[in-house]
Amino acid sequence: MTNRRPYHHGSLKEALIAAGIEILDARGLEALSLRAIAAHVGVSHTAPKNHFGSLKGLLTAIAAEGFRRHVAYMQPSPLPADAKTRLTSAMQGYMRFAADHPHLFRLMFSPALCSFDDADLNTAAHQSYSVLQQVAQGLDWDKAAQDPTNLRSEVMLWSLVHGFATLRLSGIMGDAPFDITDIMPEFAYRAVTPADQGA
Amino acid sequence: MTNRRPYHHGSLKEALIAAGIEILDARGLEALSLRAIAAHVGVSHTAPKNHFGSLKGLLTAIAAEGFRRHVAYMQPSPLPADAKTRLTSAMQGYMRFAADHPHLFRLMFSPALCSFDDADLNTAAHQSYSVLQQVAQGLDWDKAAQDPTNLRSEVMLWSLVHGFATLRLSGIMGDAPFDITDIMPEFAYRAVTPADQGA
DNA sequence: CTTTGTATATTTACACTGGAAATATATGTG
DNA sequence: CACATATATTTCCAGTGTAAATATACAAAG
Repeated sequence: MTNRRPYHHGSLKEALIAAGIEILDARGLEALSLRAIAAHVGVSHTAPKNHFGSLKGLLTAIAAEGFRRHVAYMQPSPLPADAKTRLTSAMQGYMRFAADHPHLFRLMFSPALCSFDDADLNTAAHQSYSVLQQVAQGLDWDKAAQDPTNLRSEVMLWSLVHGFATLRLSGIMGDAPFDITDIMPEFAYRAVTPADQGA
Repeated sequence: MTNRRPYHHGSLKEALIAAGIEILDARGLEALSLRAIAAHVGVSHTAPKNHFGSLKGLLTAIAAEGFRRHVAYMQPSPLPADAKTRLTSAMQGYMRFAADHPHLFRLMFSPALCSFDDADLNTAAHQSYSVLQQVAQGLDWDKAAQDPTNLRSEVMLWSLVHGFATLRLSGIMGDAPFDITDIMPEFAYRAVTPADQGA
């Protein structure tokens, strides 16, 4: 029937990751225990060890999958033509992911729960980073113009949107209906090259 | 001898908070267990319940003390005269606190560990917020000029510096020697009123 | 000084967590 | 079938936070 079910359970690895994300979205980060994930799949709580080594390994794999979905949020399927729309789309997608999957988002940036030394997580996180990097290349504001690598621009955008998302999720800012574009000053768009603005 | 030692231990409340911060700075957030804090003071692990109700209550009190120290980092004792220096001092102080007390900083913004419903924590966090609010009043960039409350400016500055600090601590950005001023564009200073620039 | 009330701290027990080790089971290969 | 290996379970352990009952020390009143 199924194309491949290599061993006892079948594909426990993917099932555990999916179960982890389901628990995160349904019951939050506090409910995400090794035993809860295993029980959700229907295996013993020591079964994940064969595939992930430890709880941290499993959480790292879940975070990596989170970053892959995060990229999809930032890059709409029909990629906007002009640089300005690509920028706002990426930033708003960043916020929308955090709003839709707050606990997964928190896990993805919790070094105590998942290790960024892992190659899979590292590349997945870097792909999310590179989206902002590409978006930043359409910009050219003050100091960044002096930096050929344009590194400060992407770090600035990343810090701005990540800080905003984190503060919003922490509850420290209340629940005012702010939009990320409200704190994106005009300079962010000002120097978009004319070639990218048209189409 | 001592001016007041009301009961058995003396001032267990303050001692527990101090012990928590010491453990955070010395052994990290993972080592900050209720039993570890109590053992550090020399009491049983159920003693804190009388003063804080639960572990979350104790962590909330520790976070509140963290915010009070955070404010001190952002406001140098001789307050700079000009608005530009006040801005850079506050932002750099924000980063310096995060670098000096990374685990305490993480605790302060972890809604899973401490509750912002607590009045003490809420006021302490708000004081940290109001420092940026006061600093932002010296600025007047593009969109903010249209908003009399000047709310977007402070949220923007807060998001920028908090995102930068959080990403740096998460390890996802590596350990490049970036300074917060590297991602603070000229616009942040540009519209400082001439009256504040002099002295 | 004694009695009483109350705030503080300890003891004990419990449900839960992640991990280690030994065992059992199923798959793949000869 | 026999054998090796990957997978999963069972069992046990140290550790966690919390609740309830108990013990202790302080404060105030007689």
